Parts: sequence; structure tokens; C-alpha cells
Amino acid sequence: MAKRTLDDYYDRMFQHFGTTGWWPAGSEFEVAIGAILTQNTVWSNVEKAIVNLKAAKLMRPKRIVECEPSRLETALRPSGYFRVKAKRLRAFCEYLNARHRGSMKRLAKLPLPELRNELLALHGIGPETADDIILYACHKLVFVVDTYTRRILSRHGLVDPAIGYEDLRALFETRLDPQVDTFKEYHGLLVWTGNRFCRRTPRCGECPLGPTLKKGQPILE
DNA sequence: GACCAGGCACATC
DNA sequence: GATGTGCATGGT
Repeated sequence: MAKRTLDDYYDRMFQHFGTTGWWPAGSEFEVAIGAILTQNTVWSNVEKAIVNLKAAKLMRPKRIVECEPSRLETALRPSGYFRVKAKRLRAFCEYLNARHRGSMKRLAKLPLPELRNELLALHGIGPETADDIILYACHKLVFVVDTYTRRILSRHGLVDPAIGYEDLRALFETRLDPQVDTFKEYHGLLVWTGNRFCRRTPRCGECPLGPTLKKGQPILE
């Protein structure tokens, strides 16, 4: 079999799904909220919590910092880990208020390395959450690696399943056309493909990437 | 009723 | 540095 490239994977997924339009959110701040709430959680549960936040008029950093902890926790309940996530959301909002006057636009003005370092220094923001915010809320060039990214590529023999976050990010960032929209759409396609076809128990049936390949089969060109 | 889901921090070795 | 564990709801 011919060697595959990341571009081939993009084309196959795009032909199947078309444009995903990922990330679904009404504002940059909502992207950041969703990025924290979706940690180890299915998106449908995140959506319920976001509906609750809007209904409680908590979709603003100042409101989140000022409201009763129990009120925030109640709104976040459907997304799971609600006590943990309430603390993480609050920590992010405290930072946004103190350092950027509550403005995502101001946050996005930080140079990329500084932006990433500051986000990673916050409680509850790890590499994936930071990169979600940087790419989809600040519109800067980082590739987001998630469980689906690692699982899809490793099951197809393209990378070692134990590859580290930064190594996998570097792989995409050095091989793809360095366009923000390309990175957004690629991650969106991986999420959709992962969701439908590449769960912990594979469902390769209709997968645009074909069946999981055996070890030792094609490697990335 | 068991299993699973787009992470992260913290404890322990 | 690697590995294990807690955190919780809702869908299948």
C-alpha cells in the first residue's frame, strides 16, 4: 500500500463530512468556557451546561467570578466533574479579568509563546485546553491534539500510541499548510471522525479512513 | 447496571 | 520521570 500523508487523511475526512465549522460557539469567551468544560466529557453534556450558564446570565467573566460558587456548580452539573470545573472556570476568569480587563480580544493580542505560557500556568489549563483557546478563541496558529488525534493516527500505524503531546503537535505543525483555518478544520474533522468511528472500541465500518491498520503497516510519508 | 467520554492536578514510587 | 487515582454526569 502506498504511504499515506496527513493531507490524504484530511481529504478523506473532508470528502465524508464536508466543512465541520468547528468550534461551535457564539463568542470567543464561550469557546474558552467550552474548552474547559469538555475536558474528558462528551460535547452534548457540555452544551447543556452552556445553556444553563446563559440562562443564569453567567456567560461573562465578571459574573462568573462574582457569583456564588454553588450557583456556578449547579449550572455546570450536566457537564460532569462540576466542582472541579467550577474552580477551573473561575481561575480562568480571574486571570482574564485581572490581566486583560475581562477581554478575550486583549488576551489574543499576546504574542503566541507568551499566550501559551500564561494559559498553561493557570490552574486547570493543560496543553489541550490551552491550544483549544489559542486556536479557536485567539485565532493563532497551534495544532490541537486530543485523544482522537492520538488514537486515530496510532491505530493507523502513523505514530506510536505513547507519543507525547508536544511531539504530536509538532508533527502536524511541521507537515501541514500553516493556516489557522486549516488547523481549525483539521481538528474539527478529527473530532467528528473520532466521535463516530474511532471510540475506545473501534467502529471502522463506514469510516472514511478505512479500517484500523495492523502494526508495521504504512507509516507517514 | 456496566461501560464510556475531546483532561487535569496531585500523590506516590 | 512514569504510573495511578479522583473528579461526575448522561448516553448506549
